[in-house]
Amino acid sequence: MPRYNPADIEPRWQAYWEANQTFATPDLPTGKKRYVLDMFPYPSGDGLHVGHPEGYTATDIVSRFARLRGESVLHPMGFDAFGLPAEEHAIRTGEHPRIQTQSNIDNFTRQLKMLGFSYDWDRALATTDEKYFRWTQFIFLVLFETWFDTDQQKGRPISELPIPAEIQQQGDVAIRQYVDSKRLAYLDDALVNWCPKLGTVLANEEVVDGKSEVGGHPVKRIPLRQWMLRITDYAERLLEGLEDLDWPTGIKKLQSDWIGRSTGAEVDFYVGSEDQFQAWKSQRSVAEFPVQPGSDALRVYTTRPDTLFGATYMVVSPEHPMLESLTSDQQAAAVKEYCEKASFKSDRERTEGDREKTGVFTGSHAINPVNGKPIPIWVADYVLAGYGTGAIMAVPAHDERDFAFAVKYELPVIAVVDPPEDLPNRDEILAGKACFQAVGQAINSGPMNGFSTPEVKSKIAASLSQDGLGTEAVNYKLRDWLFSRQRFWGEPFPILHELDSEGNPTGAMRGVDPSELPVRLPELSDFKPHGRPEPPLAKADDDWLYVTLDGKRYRRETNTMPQWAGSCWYYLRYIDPDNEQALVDPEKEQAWMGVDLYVGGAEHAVLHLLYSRFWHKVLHDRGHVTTAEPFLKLVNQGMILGEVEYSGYQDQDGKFVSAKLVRKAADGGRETKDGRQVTAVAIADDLVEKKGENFVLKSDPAVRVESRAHKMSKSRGNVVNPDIVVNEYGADALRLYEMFMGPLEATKPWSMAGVGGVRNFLDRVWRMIVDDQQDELVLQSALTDQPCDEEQNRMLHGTIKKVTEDTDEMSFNTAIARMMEFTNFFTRQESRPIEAMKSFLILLSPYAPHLCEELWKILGQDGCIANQTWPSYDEAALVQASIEVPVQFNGKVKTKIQLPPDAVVDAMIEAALADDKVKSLLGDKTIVKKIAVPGRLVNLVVK
RNA sequence: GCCGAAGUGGCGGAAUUGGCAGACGCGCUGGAUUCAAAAUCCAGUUGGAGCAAUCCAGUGAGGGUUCGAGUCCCUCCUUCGGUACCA
Repeated sequence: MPRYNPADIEPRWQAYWEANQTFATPDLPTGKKRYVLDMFPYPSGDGLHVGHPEGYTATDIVSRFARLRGESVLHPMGFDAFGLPAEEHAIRTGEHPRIQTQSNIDNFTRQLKMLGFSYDWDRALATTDEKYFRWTQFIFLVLFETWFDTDQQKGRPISELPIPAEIQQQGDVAIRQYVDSKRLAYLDDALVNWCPKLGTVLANEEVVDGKSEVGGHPVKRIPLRQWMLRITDYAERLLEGLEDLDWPTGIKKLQSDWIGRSTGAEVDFYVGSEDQFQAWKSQRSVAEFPVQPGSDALRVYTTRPDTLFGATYMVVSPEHPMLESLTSDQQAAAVKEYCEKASFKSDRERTEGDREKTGVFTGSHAINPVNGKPIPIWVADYVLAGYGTGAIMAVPAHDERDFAFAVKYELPVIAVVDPPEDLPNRDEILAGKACFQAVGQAINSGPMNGFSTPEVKSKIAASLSQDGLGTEAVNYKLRDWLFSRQRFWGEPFPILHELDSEGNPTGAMRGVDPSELPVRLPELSDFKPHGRPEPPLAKADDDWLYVTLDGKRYRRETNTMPQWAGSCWYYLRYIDPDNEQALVDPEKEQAWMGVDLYVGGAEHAVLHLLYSRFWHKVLHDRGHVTTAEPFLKLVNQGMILGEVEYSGYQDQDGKFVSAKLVRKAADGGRETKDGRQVTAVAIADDLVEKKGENFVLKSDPAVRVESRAHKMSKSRGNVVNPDIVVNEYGADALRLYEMFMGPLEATKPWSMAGVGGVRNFLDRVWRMIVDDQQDELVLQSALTDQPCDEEQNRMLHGTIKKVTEDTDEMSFNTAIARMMEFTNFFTRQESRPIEAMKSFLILLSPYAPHLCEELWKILGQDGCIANQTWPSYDEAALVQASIEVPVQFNGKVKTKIQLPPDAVVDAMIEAALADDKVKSLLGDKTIVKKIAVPGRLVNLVVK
């Protein structure tokens, strides 16, 4: 009768924790604090997926473990609730997105509570809450009111921006434009995907192959005035800040590659006639390198100024401002046509496919500043407008892209770096028939010949700088952040655009007064697109859209913020979720920040983490937070795949084809190596057997089948629903299984049988304490008040030690394995000391909290196990009188001897040599060397 | 192409960081219990040879360093993930 029944136990303890506020977090920590954070979910209509509880269980264990060790723990949860699916639903049904969003949040909350996570639910928030996005809007205003001081490397109030005298002289409009151009949040034209047929602007992921995902209508890229955030100003700080973070090195590298710092030089090439070159050069040499190159020079950025002598042509991007003036009349038509074609290509098209390089000669030449030689200027879309100066000097001998282009258009290739002599294709390189991108010795480089690449770099940089022709420069791949979306379901911008008496925008704008926040979303009768290339908020009534302030009329900004906005700072709001005076109280912020552990999926490795860090640094500069970095330690949980599946391939006649003969087809499907199409079919486990390295059909071992776990997806039908797992095995079993599968960071396949295995363990724990043979709830008669004997004590303290260390290191799978060993051991014991059982339950309680609470109560203990103290272990209890030590001959184990654990090297060797087995194995061989590692082994090198 | 991670029994995975390879769990085999089954308990389970004691091989492949390598170094193969002309 008294079987372990999670369906009864779990809801009861969840209700208990809630009623008793067991996990309520104090406003300020007492003693050591720990902030343990999950990446909050987007509450989709599908509900929780078994991937979610993986990270959540890990952080829950860490939180419960820390509480048991007396720390103050902040462990909150919330919802990243703005997003496209809810808006699409609203467009279809006319129902306000808030309604579906709320019901999804309710469902997520129910599922999360069902798993027994120890969140402080009073701190829960959703980014869609007005009292939350009020502060998201506030932070936007901070960005709007801040400029970046490059000298101080710091964001400062816009009121402190120095206005250059020449701007001052031009009057108020010029000053206003200057100020607006320096804000961290600024307006700029950016391309959007406009679909005239749908009458709406589409997100990049809604566009497939240049057509709308819905309906397959053509999509045009048109420029729209949009908000940008000047994250590039913070590139250097974002890069430097990575160093001290306890993050996986892979993630740090991804971020640092994304920021993409490179160092090199900017160099000006004269674009006038050859006979004017010397005059231009001498004019340049008397002044410093100018901020702007002027109309007679083309400025390039290069990381290899040492190859300047090998520049045989130049390329400007199709969007380059000087292109028109560089284009000759003869080439005008061709250039115009080329640029038009390039403008129609989306970013994808420009980068996808074989990337055959294309370009057109502009008709003009520039003069290489180091040797005075004229070289042709081309326009080509392999040069990007947004990077460096949007123009390059092409050195085909030492750059793969330039080389490919030069080969195609038969431009000269001059080697200026001599590769190491042992390089197999050195002769080809020197002859200009191959490309070499590494370093070597300069050749064909006039006065630089013979010097090494680094030497030439610094020499050329110095001489260019001296002559006012170039300067050292740093560039970043990171681009400014396009921060507006043409969507309804997002945070409105707290910005007003001034209108003139005709109702036209004057270009002036102001932020909404912070005391007037939030700017709520307008009420709309429906959410259908209005058909203009403008955001949906433009559909709002005039009441919402127009504002009169101080006698001036304004129109509200109608773009909304992207989903990133709400997730950029939610970790701060958990600290002080109800504060109406500030986004977070400074005292509380100082006490709880930074986040001591942040767990989430690697898909957010770059953008979310980078954006958050950027906002945090701005808030730090402007005095809203005290910490320089938000997330001190980061862990990425691995993906959970579906159950392992076997699949075979059948040709069109239904005959099986060995997987060995199948390859990926160009269209993404599968085909045989001779090009016949095949289809994958699922094969039942019992029709398959292992043969050598692979699995084959039992009925035809010549047919190899694939054995693989796939990503969970609706279309594949292999999604595991946590509701069903909890229903069948219990929440504790689900939690435990997710942790027992393998290391947290690893990608691993789901196995329902594995869940059964850990459930079996929980049953054993139950039966170790409760006698389930009886009709009534009775303790096992083996339980005793006696203390542990020596062996039991060693098992107990060994388990405390292992579980403490492994939990601390988040090596949950091995901690669980040890607790299984404990249970196996004590189940065999005729006498089970209650003290040992109690300590064990505390160890297990972060992992399987409901079961442990119940058993704690059954053992007659007062209160709740969550409020107990983590046991400590006694090192002395771990010592054994005698240990088994292997004796190796030449590194191979031959026998084992018993030794005291503290035996020293000499004693170990002596004991090994005295052993009968060793003597007989030794025979007449001679011992060359004797090695002993105390407590571990003896190794004899024999001949 | 480039970057990153990983390859260990039938399967998921352990291995105090250079020291007994396969902990723990699943699965499988045998046994106990049962009228029978479920459940439970006990034993076994890397492969090969042998009645056996035992011996040989073995951590993707090949080489190297070392008394000793799953672990370190070099070359290669495979899988997964990310990324895309950033001069």
